[in-house]
This record gives sequence, C-alpha cells and structure tokens, in this order.
Amino acid sequence: MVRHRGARENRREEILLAALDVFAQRGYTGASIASIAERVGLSQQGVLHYFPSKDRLLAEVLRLRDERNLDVLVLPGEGGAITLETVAGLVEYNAQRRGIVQSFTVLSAESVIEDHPARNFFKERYGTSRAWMAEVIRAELGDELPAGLTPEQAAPLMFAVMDGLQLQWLLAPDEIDMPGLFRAFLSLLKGAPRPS
Amino acid sequence: MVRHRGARENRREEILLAALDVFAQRGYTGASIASIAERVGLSQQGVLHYFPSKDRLLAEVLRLRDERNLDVLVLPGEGGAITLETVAGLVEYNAQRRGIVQSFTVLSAESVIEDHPARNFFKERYGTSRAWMAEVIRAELGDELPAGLTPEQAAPLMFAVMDGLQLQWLLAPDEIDMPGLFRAFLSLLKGAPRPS
DNA sequence: GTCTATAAAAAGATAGAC
DNA sequence: GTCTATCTTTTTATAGAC
Repeated sequence: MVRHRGARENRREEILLAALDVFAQRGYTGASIASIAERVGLSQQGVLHYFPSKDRLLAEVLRLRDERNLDVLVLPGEGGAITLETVAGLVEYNAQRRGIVQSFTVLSAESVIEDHPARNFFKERYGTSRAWMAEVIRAELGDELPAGLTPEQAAPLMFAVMDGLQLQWLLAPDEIDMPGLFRAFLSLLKGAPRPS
Repeated sequence: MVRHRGARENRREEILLAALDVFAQRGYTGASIASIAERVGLSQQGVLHYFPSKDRLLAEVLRLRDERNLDVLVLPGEGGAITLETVAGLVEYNAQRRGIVQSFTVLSAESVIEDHPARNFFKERYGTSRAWMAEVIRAELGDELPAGLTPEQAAPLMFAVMDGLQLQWLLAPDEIDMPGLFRAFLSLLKGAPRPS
C-alpha cells in the first residue's frame, strides 16, 4: 500500500463515491467520465489513471455499494443474524439515502439491457439474495406462510416490493411512505390478525 | 389525414414501434435516432422529419405503449370492468412480451433521473394508476384486507410487485415464474385460507 | 500521479436539394 | 417525404510530457 502525503490518501475511493453519485443522477450510459472527474477536481484522464475504463469503474462502484449495504444489514443484527426487522431497517435507512437508492434503481434496470456491463452482477446478486432471504423467512416464519406461500415464493416477492416501492418513492416521495408500505407487506407475510 | 400509396400508409407508427424496440434494447439515453431509422429503412433525418426531436419521439412512444396496455386491460373485462383477474391476465400477457416489458422497465427507471423527459409521464401514470387500482381492490375485496391493510396501501404494493418481478424476471426468466408469483401475492391480499 | 494533446467515433439537430 | 451535407458537441480512450 503506497502512502501519499496531504489530504488525498485515497483518491480511488473518492472517485468511486463521485461515480456512484453521477451514475445516480444520469445513469451509467448517460454519465461521462469527465463529469465524475470534475467532482473530485481531476481531469478525465486523471480518473482513467485509476480505472482503465468506464466499465471497470462501474464494476468497482457496484462492489462498493454492496459492501455498504451489507454493513447496514449485518451490523444491527445480533450476532450477525439477519432478521425481517433488520430488512425493514434497511428500507428505513434507504428512505434517507435518496442518491444511493436512485443509483441502484437506475443501474439495476439499465442492466437488463443485453451486453450491459452490470448485467451479470445484478443477475447473480438477485440469485444469491433470494436464496438467503428465503432462509431468513423460513427461520422466522417457518415453512408455511399465509395463503400457502413458501419462503421460496416470498423471497422474490420481498425484493420485488423493495425495488418497486423504491421506483414509486423516487418519483413521488411525498405520496409514498416506503418504509410503512414495506412493513405493511411484511405484516401480510406474517399473517398478523386484523386489529378488529 | 393524408393518404400515401404503397405499403407505407403509416410511417409514423412504424417508427414508433421501432423506437419502442430500440429503447428496450438500449434505454433512452443509449439509443440513437440513427439506429431507430435503420430499422425502418430511413436515414436519421428521415425520422426527424416525423418527430422534431428525440424527446418528442419518446413522448409519443410512451403514449402508444399506454394505449396498448389499456387494450389488454380493458378488452377482456366484462362490460369494461377491470378486476384482479384482469390484472393477473395482464401479467401473463407481459410474460410473453419480453421486449415491451424491458422497454417499460428501463424507461421507467431511467425516468427518475432529474430532468428526464419521461419523468412527468411516469409520475402521473403511477399516481392515477394507484388511484384506480385502489378502487379495483376495494370493489373486489372490500375495505378491510388481511393484516389490516387498506386498499390505498395495497395499490402501490401491487404495482411494486409487478415492477419488481419484471426486473428479476428479465434478468433470470428461467428462475422467476412471474405470473405465478404475482398470483401468489394476490392470494396473500385475498387472505385465502391455506389448503391444508 | 496528473496533466495536455490528440485521436477517432458518434451524437442531435439544422439547412436545403430533389 | 426523404435525402446529402454539415455544424457543433460530446464521448471514450491513447500517447506522452512533466
């Protein structure tokens, strides 16, 4: 690890954060390396010194964002165990990080395009996420959910609700109570009795 | 209405369909007018003759796609009434129109970007959609849903599930049974008893 | 490590010929 | 109605100076 003098100990991370921001505001296709460079006071070529291409920059941005989310997901859990409450907490956290949510929403949807550099990342990410979410659900609610659902069915629905709510919330933050609606969905899964 | 001779009675619609296709494959930002033009055997300027700008082209594409969906939604309903079964039918229909779904997924997510030309379209679209969906739910399931949910809460969840499942399905069609999972969510809403 | 210079391609849009 | 020509801007990326 090479050390540099001055305030700029880690330009790389600085660039990654700026890139996440710009991708959020313009999407991957719409973002230019130059605009990212501007944020950190570099020239376009200065950025390309750290990341050989735009594709690679995106790849590393996604890895960073995943690490951060993992932090939020795992840290509050007791003993590292993820619960449905932890997940609800993540949604609450997201409701206060519009930029992060927006970057994720735009990039994941963009990734369905053929040959998109992030396509594989998101495909695998959803695959593994569904797997551990099914286990979280099973551990907490058992094998039999309301209406005969299985944890394996509930898991993709969970992420669908999260993603879909994010989209509506980004478009109309005042109309959509994202955490509240997510918790409403959770209570549907838990089969809680009506308060009547 | 001017009439032209030959097979090309309506170039405009031809272009709109091609544009929908290209937007699906590359997103709005990533799509070029030239690539759309190529599909219909025109030059870039040939397309610009019918639509003054890329923004306007997008606007008309979205209007077209909405009309089509409305067809699917309303036609099968008896007497024009939309039911939850009609909505499930729409999801089934979508599962066989990957291109359409992809264009919607990419464009709607892109639209959350500031100053995106489709932003207002989607914001209003979701707003009105949630309103009529809440009424559809109320008409069919009444005012009290499982776990104390209201139709006004269920409506955004419904669209969230639809959109979120589309994303996962586009990335992994073999892993995600989109219509089946949507029906599973519906049964959750209906509070159907477990088949045990 | 960061810059200037530069290449090479592609984009949206306008003007005007036919 | 469709084209060629052209303008202007922007893009990613390379080469090489300091």
